[in-house]
Amino acid sequence: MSTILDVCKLAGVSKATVSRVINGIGQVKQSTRENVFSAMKELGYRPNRLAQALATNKTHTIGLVVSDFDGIHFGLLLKQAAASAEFAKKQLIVTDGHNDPDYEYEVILQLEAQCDAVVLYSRTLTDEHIQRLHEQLTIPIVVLNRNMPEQCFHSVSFEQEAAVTILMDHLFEKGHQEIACITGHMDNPTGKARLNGYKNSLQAASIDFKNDLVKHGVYDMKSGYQACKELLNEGITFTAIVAFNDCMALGALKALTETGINVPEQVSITGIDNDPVSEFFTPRLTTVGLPITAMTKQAIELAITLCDETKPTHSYQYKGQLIERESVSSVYTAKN
Amino acid sequence: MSTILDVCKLAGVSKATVSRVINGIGQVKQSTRENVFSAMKELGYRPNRLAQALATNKTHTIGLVVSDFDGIHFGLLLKQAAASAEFAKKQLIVTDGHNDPDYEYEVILQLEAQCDAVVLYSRTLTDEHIQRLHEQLTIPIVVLNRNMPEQCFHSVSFEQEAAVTILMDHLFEKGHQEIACITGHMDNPTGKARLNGYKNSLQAASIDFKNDLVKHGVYDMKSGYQACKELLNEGITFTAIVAFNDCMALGALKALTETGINVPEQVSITGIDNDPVSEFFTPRLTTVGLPITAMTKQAIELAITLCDETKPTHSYQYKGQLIERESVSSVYTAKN
DNA sequence: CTGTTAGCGCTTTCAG
DNA sequence: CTGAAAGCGCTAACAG
Repeated sequence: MSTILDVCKLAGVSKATVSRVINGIGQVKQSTRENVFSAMKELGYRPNRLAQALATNKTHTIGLVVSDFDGIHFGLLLKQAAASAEFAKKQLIVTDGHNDPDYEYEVILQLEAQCDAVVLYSRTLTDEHIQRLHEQLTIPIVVLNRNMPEQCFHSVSFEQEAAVTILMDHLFEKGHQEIACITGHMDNPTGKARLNGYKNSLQAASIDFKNDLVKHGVYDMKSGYQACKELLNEGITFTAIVAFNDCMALGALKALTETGINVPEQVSITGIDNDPVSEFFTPRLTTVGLPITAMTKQAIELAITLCDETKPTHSYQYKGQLIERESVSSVYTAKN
Repeated sequence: MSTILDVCKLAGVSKATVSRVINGIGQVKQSTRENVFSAMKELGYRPNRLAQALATNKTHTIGLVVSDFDGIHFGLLLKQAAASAEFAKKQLIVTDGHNDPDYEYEVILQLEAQCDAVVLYSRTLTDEHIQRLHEQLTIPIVVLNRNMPEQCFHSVSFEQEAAVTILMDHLFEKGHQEIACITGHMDNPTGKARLNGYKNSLQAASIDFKNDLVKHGVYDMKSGYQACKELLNEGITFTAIVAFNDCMALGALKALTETGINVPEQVSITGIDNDPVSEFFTPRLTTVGLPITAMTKQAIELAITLCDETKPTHSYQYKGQLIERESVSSVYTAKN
């Protein structure tokens, strides 16, 4: 790899001049500019970005930190993040926190010299962690999918509780009263918020909460399948299932179908996410769309903006939309 | 952000000494080491990785370049790449080539100073491109999912043609003769190799190739659905469908089911990939597993090894395995 | 319009 | 065991 000095020698000019033509700034005589260009070309010269970054304190890189690479939305998130970054000609450095808050905290601090901004999709860091990071870091940070209590961060989040409420209201409208619930992990704000949505909806409808009706899954099809099997085996009656994501809803669908129970005639099912595959199952799944792609785009673009200018902190809130398909029917028509 | 100089002042030592304790090399008196440590801690000092990289010419990062972020395997690939890199305490820089060979070529060259090795998952670069890169680059490169003609590169690939052959043989065994084919993109080696698999299998079985039986999809469910619709609308007879991936097979399944055609009683369907969802459709899809995760792991680990030592080039070849489920039945039992 | 001179933050001989 | 000094490749005043 040739360096700027090689170009200097070949073109017979100083480093400053070469630097000027590389960056297209300052005044350079047309003829010498051409000289330099042809020298660069002849050598296959390419400026060393590391050196540029060190000298300018600008890396043109965005850091993306997630708690864990197994997260359910990781694929789409990463895809959109990579696309948005690329579009703005920024590089992307991707890191995970091994699901360990302390490790994750360290990782973020490490990123400081290597990025112009960080997007954080964390499910292990506490609010205080994030607060401390915010104070300690000299680069801006955007928190994705997390409702921060105080609006002192840039954040992009989803109304988790409302997503379930939308589903419950839809089910109530169709006359359902006995609604089973398949949750996701309960050790993080998302799971808790969604369960609150379930409980509060029941309360608002004056229906008693029954512990037997709620089973815990881990957001994959298998756990949805198993949760539903349990429900069935325990002989609990229910006319509908609210699953905390599409995968588990689809797993439950499989369990029901296997058992000879018709969906939606005998049991209605709903999910959350609007996973692309949900449309291809039979019956097509009714769900609440979670715009993870749009949210990620927003977060990365915000981070990119913050690289160059400071903006007052703002919290972008996304709300889910009901996508009605064929996995829910009215209890009244279903009864017979 | 404090620098090494701040630590020097606070601890009352020179840069060299601080550097020694940072890296744990050379001889440092226990007491001064402790001094330095506490100074670092007090300042919240963290070495600047960029500066370290510039000074040592070691970046501890792996570059991953894909042609396009929309690739069908991109999600899993990225996930595994990120995980493997993280495991080895390497950073990952992810970039795409906008599906443009020239751009992609440039991007890879840019990465040279920022990475210790590059993994390339390209569908636009020609073999000569890769050859030129290989000569031009001072860092090692691992080519993923690409059979290179000469074994002069490190590569990890999948036997594309064999995957289809396995499926065809399975179908022949079950008595199928009229086998429709839903391909993927035909502008790259993968699509071409798979189609060759289809054609060669037919030839080996002395069955004429009929152009009407092959429809082109783009690897997503929708295109599989449409391709199957076309087949149906054109009134072509077939007893089985070989789709070039699971998504399209599942789309075709949907089209068939909608039309009131039973799978596998009337038509058998097979895919490629062993997508996790394939198991949750009814009937569960028979497919050939494509170990993209294992392949990615292999590629990244190889790249990481190459950061520190040179190895003779080797080509790792992965072969698909038939995963028999319920979407294929024998024509003989199906006839009635 | 161009060159000189300091750095950016860290590593690494080489003396002592 | 420790420090001085040179250097990684590039940028950025400041002179001229």
